[in-house]
Amino acid sequence: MSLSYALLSILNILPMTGYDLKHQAFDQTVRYYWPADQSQIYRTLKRLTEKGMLTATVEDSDQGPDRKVYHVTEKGRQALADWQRTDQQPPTIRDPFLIQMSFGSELTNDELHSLIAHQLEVHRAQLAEYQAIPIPPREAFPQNRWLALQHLTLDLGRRIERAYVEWLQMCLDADLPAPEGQEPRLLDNPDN
Amino acid sequence: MSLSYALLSILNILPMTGYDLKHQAFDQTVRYYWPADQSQIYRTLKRLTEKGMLTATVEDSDQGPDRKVYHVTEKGRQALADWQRTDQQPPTIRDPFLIQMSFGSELTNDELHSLIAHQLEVHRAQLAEYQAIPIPPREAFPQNRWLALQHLTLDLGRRIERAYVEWLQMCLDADLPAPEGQEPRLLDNPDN
DNA sequence: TTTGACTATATGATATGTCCTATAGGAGAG
DNA sequence: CTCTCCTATAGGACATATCATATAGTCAAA
Repeated sequence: MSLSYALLSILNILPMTGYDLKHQAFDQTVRYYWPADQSQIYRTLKRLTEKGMLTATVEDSDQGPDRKVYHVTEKGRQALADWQRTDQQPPTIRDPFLIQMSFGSELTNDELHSLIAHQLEVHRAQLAEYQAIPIPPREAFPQNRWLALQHLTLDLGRRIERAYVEWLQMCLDADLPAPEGQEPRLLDNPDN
Repeated sequence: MSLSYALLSILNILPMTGYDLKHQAFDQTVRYYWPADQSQIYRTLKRLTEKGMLTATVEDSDQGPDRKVYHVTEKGRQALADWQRTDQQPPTIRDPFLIQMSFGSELTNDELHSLIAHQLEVHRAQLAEYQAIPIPPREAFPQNRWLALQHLTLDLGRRIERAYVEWLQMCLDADLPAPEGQEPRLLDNPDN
């Protein structure tokens, strides 16, 4: 669902090919909030075309194979406009590291430490990546609504990653009871 | 993958049925970092049994139908132990609201405001839910390693939701340039 | 001139996740 | 005695996402 509207959103600004969508849009910015595989993009474009949301025009390129440029139809524009005004569900969180943390009481402190340190590295790198995204400062184009929204969107990414980094640092510093403590119990085990 | 190890992790602490896994473990706590559907749990239990990671013992219940209790085998325990020590990828973020924000420059301020207000409501509710999870205070069992890890895990959830709430509040207050500003452009459009 | 890199589209296979429905025992309400 | 709720397991259908591979044109380097 959402991938379709991400594609419609981009193509509504600028008609382009599946290849461009992948390399210019998704790989550069969109992946931070909605990653998508090449094959998934092509298949979704096909489906949206069949549904009458998009039309494709084949243009021959001076360098490389023909380019199939997708344009949003009036029907697609209407469907997009409706979706853009519809409240969305919050994101589903699926973090395998939290399974490890939550059930990691049998690991040694060193083992836990190592897992946490790795996550810290990864999330620091992610934060650094967000900081490095080459987006013009708002002051450069103070009247650009689109740019303002890009900055806001990017700022959430940074806040989330900062939250991870701060939490992971706290976890590293936390001194846990020794592994040979009490028997682990499920939070909701009636015996608890 | 991760769902399998979540199941093994839980069953390694306490053997139980698919029903219990769903209602006692996933619905209560695990869903915050790895939600799972009932049918997915049952199918994964079946697959893990076929792989020799689990064994099932059917016990007749005094009230209700028979209970199929799953136990982790030695092979399963070993596979779990390996996974528990393996570094994990950071979570994939897929937030449809950020598609709306990122490409929402054609919406009116009122329309954007309404979308943001809804997200704020939802994330505030989520934060409140985290605050309300009935987990005994660490001080009550200061030697319980498992409990300490539960608190750490829960704390990340709270931090993330707080980051969302603070960001959304900032978005509400942000004064954006009017919709009739400059033409929207893709960040990585060469013409930019 | 072959090889590799980049542009460009497409499909098969598989994994994962969601929604819905079927089946069935036991308990309590009406 | 039927209806509903809770416990309990299971599978069909579908949607979504990932991984791998095939095809093909253009260009530059070896």
